[in-house]
Amino acid sequence: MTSSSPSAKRQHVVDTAYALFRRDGFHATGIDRIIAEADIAKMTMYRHFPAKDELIVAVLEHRAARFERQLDRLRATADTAEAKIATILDWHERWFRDPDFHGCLFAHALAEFGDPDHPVFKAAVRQKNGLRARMCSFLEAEMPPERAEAAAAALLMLIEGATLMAQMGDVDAAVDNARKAASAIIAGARLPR
Amino acid sequence: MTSSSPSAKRQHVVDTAYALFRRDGFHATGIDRIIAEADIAKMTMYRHFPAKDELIVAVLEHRAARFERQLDRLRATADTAEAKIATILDWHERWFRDPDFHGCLFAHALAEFGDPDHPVFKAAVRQKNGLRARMCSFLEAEMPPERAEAAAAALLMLIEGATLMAQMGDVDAAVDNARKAASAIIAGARLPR
DNA sequence: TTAGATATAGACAGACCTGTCTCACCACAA
DNA sequence: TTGTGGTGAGACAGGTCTGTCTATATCTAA
Repeated sequence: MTSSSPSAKRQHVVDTAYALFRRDGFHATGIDRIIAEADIAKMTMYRHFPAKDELIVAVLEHRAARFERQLDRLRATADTAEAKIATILDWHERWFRDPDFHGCLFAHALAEFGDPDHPVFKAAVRQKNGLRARMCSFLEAEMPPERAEAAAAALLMLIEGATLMAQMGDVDAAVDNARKAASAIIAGARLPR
Repeated sequence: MTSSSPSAKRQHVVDTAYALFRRDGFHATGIDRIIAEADIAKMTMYRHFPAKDELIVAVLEHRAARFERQLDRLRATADTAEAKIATILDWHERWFRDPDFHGCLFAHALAEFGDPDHPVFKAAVRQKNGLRARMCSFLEAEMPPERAEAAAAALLMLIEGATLMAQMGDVDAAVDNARKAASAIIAGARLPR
């Protein structure tokens, strides 16, 4: 409990590690590289994060929290469910068009840590379920819960697929067709069965 | 040019590497592990694949060819576009339910090799575009090319997202909602604008 | 000023990584 | 018997990996 903030260094490590993980992946980024880039001592890093896995989880949780904050702020700017979903897609389009876009870090984490019991895997799943739950809550205001859940799952899949397609280089097709398909999914969910 | 077949050993290496890559990832699987599991000499491996990257590309291409063969066989068993898409979704459901399912190796390759110029990245993109092109050709029989392309892109995104969701453990939701959303997408593509 | 926490540099261990190289082996031909 | 050419086993080089440890330096608060 000294110093300016309780964990300024810690946050600096998280930010640096995030930039490297995003660019090069988790396994391909060594601890030595992180401490060199962050310009800290190795022991400082190991005091805050006793193992690399814990650093990875911390990075993912920090990014997930940030994402959810942005999402909740966007939600307030639109009123209908369709408009809220549209703002989420707009957000994704801006992300895809960022010159530093490298795909979804959480999806990459799932790819590199395939064991469902691994803390990194679980952290990535938590983020995806957070997004799904948020979309579901939008939709529940305008349709029965069962329909809302199904539509939210479909929209989540669509967004994940669009992120992959954007990473493959086809941003325009990903965005345009994701928007069209999202409309079709929401329209389909409203239809009487 | 001795021995029985021109590349029995080579194929054995590819098969062994595939099993390991699938389970543990590309970077996390070492050459030593592959040659131990395949029970071959290191030089045999390096004669066929001068570098690890080339082995990875060979594995991806072998699996892509196999996938496309299965897809083309399935295509013959259905007549309408919607039925053909349905058989593709059925194929994916069987895949998801395989106890050895670990997600899409091509998506994992994109995650681990983020450089668009990297041969591994390109090999993964080729597979995705192959699937998209096949679905597009089904749809073109029943709608204008522009609509078919958009619908194929949306279906590809949906399938990729469903694969991710299945990897996260939610196979039932992934399959059910992907089928519903696929119907909505195809129906939407048929609608007059 | 002094105590205590926090950060520093960097050596070190032990394992693993990719990729190269040597040498023994073995089948077969002359 | 001797030669030849493909294959095997595995030592080796040089680098990187994670994680530990020591000894020194800096900063804050009492």
